[in-house]
Amino acid sequence: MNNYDAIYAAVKRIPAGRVSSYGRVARLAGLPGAARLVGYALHALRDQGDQTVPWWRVVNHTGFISNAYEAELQAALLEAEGVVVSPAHRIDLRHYVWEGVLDDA
DNA sequence: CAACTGACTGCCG
DNA sequence: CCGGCAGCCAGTT
Repeated sequence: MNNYDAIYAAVKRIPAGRVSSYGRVARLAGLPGAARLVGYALHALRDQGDQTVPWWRVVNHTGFISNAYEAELQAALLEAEGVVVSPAHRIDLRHYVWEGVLDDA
């Protein structure tokens, strides 16, 4: 089990219609402070063509889509799940952020 | 092996 | 929230 797997596992826990931040995912994955690594891991998914990880539910801590490659696609996928994305690719975290397992119940 | 870079974040103002 | 600065991990040069 390397760090990437832990990150992917954490991302898979994010419920549809919700979002989480890189830092939060890193923490859930047991890698506090490795926010950049999360972005790096998700970037790798692109090349690997892995469709099992909901990477589009991950945005930065301000609710902005920092995806440098498929920002438009990410915004579209989120809206498809019911998440409101502003024209500037921004999301209201107060309403959509997934705090963790406690947030499910 | 050192330096650079990137889908980031917290602290200060 | 915006801008600047340092810390963070892994892969490249």
